[in-house]
Amino acid sequence: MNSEKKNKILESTLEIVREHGFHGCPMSAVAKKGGVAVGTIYHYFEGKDELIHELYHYVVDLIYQSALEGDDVSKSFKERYLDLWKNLVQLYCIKPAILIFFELYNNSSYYSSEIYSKENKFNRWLFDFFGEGLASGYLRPLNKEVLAILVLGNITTCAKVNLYHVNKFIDKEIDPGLIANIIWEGIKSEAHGNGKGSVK
Amino acid sequence: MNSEKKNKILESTLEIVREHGFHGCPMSAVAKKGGVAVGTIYHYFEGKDELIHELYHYVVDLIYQSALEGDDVSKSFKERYLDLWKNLVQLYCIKPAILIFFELYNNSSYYSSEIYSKENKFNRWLFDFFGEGLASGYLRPLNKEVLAILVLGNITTCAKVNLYHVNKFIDKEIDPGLIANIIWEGIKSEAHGNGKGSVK
Amino acid sequence: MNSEKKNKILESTLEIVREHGFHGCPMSAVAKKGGVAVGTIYHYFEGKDELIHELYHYVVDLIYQSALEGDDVSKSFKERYLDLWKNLVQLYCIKPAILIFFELYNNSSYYSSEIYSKENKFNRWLFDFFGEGLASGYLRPLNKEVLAILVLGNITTCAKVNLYHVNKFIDKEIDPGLIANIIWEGIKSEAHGNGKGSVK
Amino acid sequence: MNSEKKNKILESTLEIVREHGFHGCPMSAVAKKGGVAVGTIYHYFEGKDELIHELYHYVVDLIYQSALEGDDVSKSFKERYLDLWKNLVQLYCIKPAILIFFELYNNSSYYSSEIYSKENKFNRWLFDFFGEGLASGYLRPLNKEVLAILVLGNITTCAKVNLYHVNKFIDKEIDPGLIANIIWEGIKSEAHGNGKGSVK
DNA sequence: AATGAATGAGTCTTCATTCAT
DNA sequence: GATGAATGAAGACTCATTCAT
Repeated sequence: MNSEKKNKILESTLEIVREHGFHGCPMSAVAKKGGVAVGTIYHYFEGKDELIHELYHYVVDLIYQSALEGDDVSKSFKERYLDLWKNLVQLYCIKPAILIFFELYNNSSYYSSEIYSKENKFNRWLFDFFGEGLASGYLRPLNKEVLAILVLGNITTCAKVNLYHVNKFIDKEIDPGLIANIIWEGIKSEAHGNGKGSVK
Repeated sequence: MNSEKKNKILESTLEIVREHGFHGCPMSAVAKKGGVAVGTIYHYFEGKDELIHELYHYVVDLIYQSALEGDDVSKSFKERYLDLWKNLVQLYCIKPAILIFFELYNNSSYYSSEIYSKENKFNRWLFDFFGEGLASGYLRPLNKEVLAILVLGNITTCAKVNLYHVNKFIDKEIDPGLIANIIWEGIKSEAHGNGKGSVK
Repeated sequence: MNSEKKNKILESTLEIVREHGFHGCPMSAVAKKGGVAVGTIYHYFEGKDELIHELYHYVVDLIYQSALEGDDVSKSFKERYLDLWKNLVQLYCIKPAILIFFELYNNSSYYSSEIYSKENKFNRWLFDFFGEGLASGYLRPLNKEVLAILVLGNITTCAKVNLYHVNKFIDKEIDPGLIANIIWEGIKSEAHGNGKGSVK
Repeated sequence: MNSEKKNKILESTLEIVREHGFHGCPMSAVAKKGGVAVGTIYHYFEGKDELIHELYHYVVDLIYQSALEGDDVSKSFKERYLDLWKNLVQLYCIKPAILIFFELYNNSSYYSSEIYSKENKFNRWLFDFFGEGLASGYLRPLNKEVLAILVLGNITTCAKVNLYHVNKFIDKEIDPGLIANIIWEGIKSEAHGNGKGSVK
């Protein structure tokens, strides 16, 4: 169903958008990079709008897979939280196109009536994850959306600095683990004390 | 120097970019909204690239002014921090075009070899502000860039959620002050803390 | 020889041309409406040009059949003339695509060096018909082409008005029989006339 | 208001449509023939649709002017009628593009909600002209629309034959005056007898 | 015979930029 | 300084045609 060519088109678009933004991403360039003819794109997508829109869901899936696969439910909640943090920062750093695409998409006219927080797989998963943390008392009784803002916002920002100041994290001047921990301290429940959360 | 017309052109551009992104911001539209002729824009700016570039510094200035004017050096550092937080979130919410412009600019081909963190007035001011906090012991001994990531990243994210979920903050479901405080707890020095929420 | 599919292709083309003109009649649409694959069309026709060209002769045949079947040689010449008039106007009204196709075809680049008046079955038949009328003295000694101009031109125009002003003929405000008769008065020989409306 | 360039664009379009139909009339060709840049067309017309639509009214005006200028109200009605006939056939023969454009326009999707008979200057004038003929008793009491069908239909057809069989009228094999007269005999009132209408 | 994915030349349209007034 | 008509390169999209299956 998702043919070889369709995926190549999506990946090409993602890469070009990352390099040049939506303006600077002509269909001709997508075709060239994807190794297909321009007309072929129109077999798989109704037009540029649909292409971008499908790319959004394609990218959400990548994030979802990354979060899901890196999650070990046998670990403590804090460990799971730090794994999530690590996985996403890593994903964003390996494939910065994802990060950039999201920002552009959200601020573009492509993003319109789409429901932001609930309408995608990853957000659903993330809310469930927070739900568990809240239910089991590992997290402060904060609104899930607040939690999402704090965590995702910081993951995003962290990855961005890493991208713009390429060597900083590698030089260990800035420790991403530190930042993750700071947020953890802010959102963890005091009830569980020192944060070395007992294994669930 | 900054004539009436030049400002109108900049404001028009900002507004159109906010509504339609860089694609969707033709010079003709800028001219129309600004009440000038297309040719006039080329009297004030060499071309679209320069217009966008000058707009960047114009917007940075707005943020700088907002931070400077809202800052009362006679207050405690925590209060100055919370004021900064409040002022910027407020500015972003009143003039969301600023927020959107930055994200688009950073990910576009307009932003290229520009030096990100040091090259603008506001960043210089912010680093000085953090410098004071560090020197006086109100802040943990963190890298200034880490502090900037934490604070600006959260301010940005907080404002964005406010924009996309218009009524949430109004409903007080999500309290921006709460978020600001969490970050404060993370970055404040324990020496001045009240003991609650100590960071491990 | 004229397979089921070939006919479906021709009829689909006719209908689409009628609705959208030659531009607006892509092979893909023909295929879809005809319930065949695009490639199939190229089994029956060398290309679009040939398809259109064959459609022309297909349509001429429809007119020819209509004229032939409605003709009763035992009737008087005037009656045969009025039957022809009635049959063609009726055909054009039932299947307006024929009328539209002809006009578009004649003015398009598809119609080029094709010989207009002699090169099709119907014209041959019509000239024979006029020949009889002339030989038997029922018609004025006019050039057959002049006769064709008068008769076909009026039939066409009459049908068109009927199509564009849908309810007029139904309301009997405009009587097609009246128009046919006027032309008849103009072309009939006085020798057979009843005296009324004699031509000077 | 109707700039030099706008007229050149309209004339170029008319000529190309005549030669190749609506398909086969790309904007690039219009620009080339008109001696303007493609973009210039879009200064004067919103798009191809508007260009074609304005061309329709441009052409109607040509016909209207021709009819109006050739009309001498001091002549007898029959003479005025024959003048109209002559003028229009002549116009169509000198500028066949007009004739072809109308047929294509009426059968195209460009012609849509436009009201056919009443909505243009020429038709209004023609109805007034017939109105005079009816009021003064020179014409049979026929519906004005019927009169228009007869007269315009025959003028059109007559001009078309002349175009497709270029040398016929010149050779006088077919006499356009003859055809005009035949229609006149059909529509004139018998009350005025021999048709040598008394001078008004 | 029949299919429909793939192609790419050709269309319409936009828009940054220029320049005569 | 200011204007906006004019330009034409570049972009989105269409569609006749081919060809492997």
